[in-house]
Amino acid sequence: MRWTQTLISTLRDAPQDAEIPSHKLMIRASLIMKLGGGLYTFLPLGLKALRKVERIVREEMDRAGALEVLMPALQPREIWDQSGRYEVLRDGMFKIRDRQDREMVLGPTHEEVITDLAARQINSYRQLPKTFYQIQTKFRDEIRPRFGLMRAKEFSMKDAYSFDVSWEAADASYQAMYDAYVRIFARCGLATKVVEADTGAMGGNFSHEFMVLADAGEDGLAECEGCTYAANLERAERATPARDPETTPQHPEAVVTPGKKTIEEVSAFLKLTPDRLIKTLIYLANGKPIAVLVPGDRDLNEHKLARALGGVTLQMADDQTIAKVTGAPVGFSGPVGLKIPVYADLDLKTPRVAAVGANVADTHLRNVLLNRDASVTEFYDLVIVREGDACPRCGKRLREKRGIEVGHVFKLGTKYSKTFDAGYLDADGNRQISVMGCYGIGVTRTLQAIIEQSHDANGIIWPLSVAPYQVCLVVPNTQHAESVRVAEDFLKTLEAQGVDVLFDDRDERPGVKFKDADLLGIPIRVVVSERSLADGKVEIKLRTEADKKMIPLADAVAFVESIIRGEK
RNA sequence: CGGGGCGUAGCGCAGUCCGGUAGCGCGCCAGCUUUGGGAGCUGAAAGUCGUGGGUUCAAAUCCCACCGCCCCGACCA
Repeated sequence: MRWTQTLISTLRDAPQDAEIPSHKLMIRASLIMKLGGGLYTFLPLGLKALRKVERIVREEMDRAGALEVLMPALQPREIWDQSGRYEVLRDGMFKIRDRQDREMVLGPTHEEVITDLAARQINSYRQLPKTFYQIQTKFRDEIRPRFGLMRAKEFSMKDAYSFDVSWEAADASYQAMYDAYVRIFARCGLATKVVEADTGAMGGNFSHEFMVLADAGEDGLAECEGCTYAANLERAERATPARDPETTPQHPEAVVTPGKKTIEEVSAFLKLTPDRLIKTLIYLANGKPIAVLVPGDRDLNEHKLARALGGVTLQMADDQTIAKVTGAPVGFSGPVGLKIPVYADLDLKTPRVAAVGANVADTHLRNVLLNRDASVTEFYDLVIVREGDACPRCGKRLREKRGIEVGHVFKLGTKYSKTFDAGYLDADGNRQISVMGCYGIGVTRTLQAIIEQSHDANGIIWPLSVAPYQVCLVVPNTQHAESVRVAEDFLKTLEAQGVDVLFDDRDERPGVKFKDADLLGIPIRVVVSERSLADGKVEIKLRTEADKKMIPLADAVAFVESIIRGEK
């Protein structure tokens, strides 16, 4: 391809609305263009790279035995009512009506549709196991789209769904997808970290996320310095901290703390460090008030709380509810004398002298011992894990990192197969329910994650496998006819070999061309110039390396091909 | 939805406080020179100053409302 025939308009400056490196580079390198918040057009260069990621995904899905299908993005509301997720996802979905006033949604995911497919198409255990996948545009009404393709309203996703005769069999399907994911991301040149994850609104009981470690990542994760434990912060657990039990002969003493509501305010006022306070939060669990206690210097992890209480729906209590159950305004809640269930973090199980809200306006209690002065319904690990906490597996230190979630594999179980009656007849003629798994890869997000993980001050550094072009052919001076002639020859030969070549045939100064080549990040740069031709050579430079090699004209094509085959 | 910021030519920005002929750099177009790391000169094109209303002799600038975009938070598969 000739530069002058395709459409590549590079930008010297990044638009003001791009924040992170990958986003800026995608715009500057002319890969994508914004239409509106969370909506992007793929320009020719960006689309070429996207197609390469898709091809890798397809090849590995096919290799893993998954079957490609294509389901409608436009779906009737009814199947979402049937699964009950119309209510669960609600505002997260784009909803539209057709001219008959029938309600439709633009699919944010396809569990409902695929399970309906399986229910109709699969009748016998002989047809199982089956894994289906598709690469398709998803729509989600994101509260806050951001960072270009990282969180968009419309994006490309590879979703796969497995159906098995049993839980044991489902494990094998899960593992096959897990292994395929490892290969896919490796082939994309991505270093990923697999973490245990929360299943959220998807349901199911077990899942792993594939994370690309990056400061710009939206997810926090914890990894152990000593063992392989790693988990999304939404799920990460910690070993109960060891500490000596405390006691005091003193009894709870009311202290007037006018207007001191937050931990910081109370801590400063009482001259106690935050860990000497106990934070009392009032929640509604499935609509019923409960109190949750965590050390004053820690934050509650709502996901863990919801799971500990058997998957309840949590909601922070409103001011009226708090006043009703504690007898005091917000900011002065405490566990002493509460008549509602009280759940406390494990760290609080070991008695310690602390200050708490008094359930009286402008008043706190100090010298409180939880085990003596209050009653706790149950202790669980409830706080958000942070750097330095102890690993739940081996007790060593946990480290905090940030990551971009590019893939997620779930063991779903029978949640959807039950509601859609996706089952089969077993060998004995008995009706059984299929066990499902579901597996997603954010394809457009993966593309951007590659750039986020592989760039430098000059631009993108594409891995060969996903680079829009493998070779960038540069003629520094297009006035030099011989250079152009040799380059044209080169272009023809390489393209005939199936190599993706971008020939920079613009009448630009050399500096412009080199800067652009670096910005675009094409892995192999071949320069044909009057200078190199004088020695009968061309110059070959890899984007990943600083040095260039001078290769005799006659060997150049073979040299490039050997690089592409991974031999150089 | 809460907090903050921004909206002026394709991109980056100045001008807004203090009302008075809409500017700069890059890019784009034409010509000449130049040709190994974002060239020089000359000339040209390009702007409903986010939208609507108001105040005023006069509004990019002051007032009101709305829209869009970005960041933080809440939320999230």
